[in-house]
Amino acid sequence: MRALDQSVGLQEGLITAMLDALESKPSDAISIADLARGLGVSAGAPYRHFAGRDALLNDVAAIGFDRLRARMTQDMAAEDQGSIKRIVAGGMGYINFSIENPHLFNLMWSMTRPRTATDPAARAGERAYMSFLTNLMQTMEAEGFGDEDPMEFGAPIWTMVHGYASLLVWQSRMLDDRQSTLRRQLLRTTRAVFAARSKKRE
Amino acid sequence: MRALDQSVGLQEGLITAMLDALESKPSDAISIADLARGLGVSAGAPYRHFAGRDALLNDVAAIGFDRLRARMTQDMAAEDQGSIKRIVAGGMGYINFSIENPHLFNLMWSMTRPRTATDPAARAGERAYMSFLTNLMQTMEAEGFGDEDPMEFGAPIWTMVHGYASLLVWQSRMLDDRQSTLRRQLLRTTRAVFAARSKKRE
DNA sequence: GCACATGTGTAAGCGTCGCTCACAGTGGTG
DNA sequence: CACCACTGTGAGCGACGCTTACACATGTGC
Repeated sequence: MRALDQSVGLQEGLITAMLDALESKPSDAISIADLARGLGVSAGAPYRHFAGRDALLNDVAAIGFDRLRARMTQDMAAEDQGSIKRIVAGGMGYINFSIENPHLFNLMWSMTRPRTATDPAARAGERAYMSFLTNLMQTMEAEGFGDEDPMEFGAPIWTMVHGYASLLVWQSRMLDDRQSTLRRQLLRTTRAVFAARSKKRE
Repeated sequence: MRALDQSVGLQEGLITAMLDALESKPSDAISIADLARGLGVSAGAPYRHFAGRDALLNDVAAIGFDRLRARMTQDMAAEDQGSIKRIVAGGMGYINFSIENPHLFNLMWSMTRPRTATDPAARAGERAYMSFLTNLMQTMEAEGFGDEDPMEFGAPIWTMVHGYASLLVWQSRMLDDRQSTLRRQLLRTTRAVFAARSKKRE
């Protein structure tokens, strides 16, 4: 917890301090007062830059969604476009992001409830994620789901990946968390879903 | 918020008061002091029955897992044993439970992290859920997965169902939340997973 | 050069919360 | 009847989220 870099604003400082703290503890265990102290600033100062605690958490969650998107994009780039492997790589990126950033991941899904959040600015994170997923679904469409609503087959895969991520963060002992196992199960199921589509088409 | 029924202990009263409150607001928005006031008791009284706030939440989460189990068992009973429909019915029960009890559902997954919870008594909820899932997987085994680790195909289905539940509670607009759509997608994917197994066997 | 507005920090304080502790009443057991 | 475990009280502690009155620094229009 280094002191506030003079050249950077307190707003940015608070966000990065929160991201730092999230690497070792859940968001509930991080107080604004603590962050302010760490930055060598009074407890009231943060409220010059954020409407309240939730506003800061919301901005941080938005960054989380952005990082998740970047991680998936990066992992997918390694595989051939139009391949099932590419989709599975995206899923593995999603899952590994959650394992590597459990507290941030939890924050992302505890903040920004789309329909309950009234403040439109508070929904930046959600929108970033959504637009990415829309893109992903369109990619899947281009990769073989063209004749049907991409969500019809995209939704089961997306929810499965999200379920793996959530339950692995939760640390359920029932799931085998080895990369090889996860990859195999993801690949099998994705293939099966694709096969079901082909079958129906023929 | 009725006052404490004299014939019932404060311990039980606090648990049901918490369950009541969870029907209208998330657990973070419920204070022990508030519950105590509602039961006409001083703010310190609850601590005669619970080691702390988390202990109460943990007990409530355990009840949540129990209710989830009951809900799935009930919904599955309507379908023929050994059928894919039965598995899908269980999944729909899981999903509908989350939609109907969003705050309780969120609490269940924010408490009781298996590997971080050290207090063995604090893990009652997790154990109830786990033993139920184990049972479910064994059922699936009896229903056609006999020749392989039931988790190999059970995990993708379980995580998919959990993903649907989580994302629907989160209220993502990307998911079509109509019962018919959910059922169809669940059924399709479960069938596809089963088909992949048969294929491999032949 | 000066009045002024704007932005950002401080200090003090409010209400609430989780939790503790000394104390008191109550009911059952030897 | 003496004792004791149990359960509730009331006061209080420290922390937190947040607000408000105030100070100061900076840049702008006159």
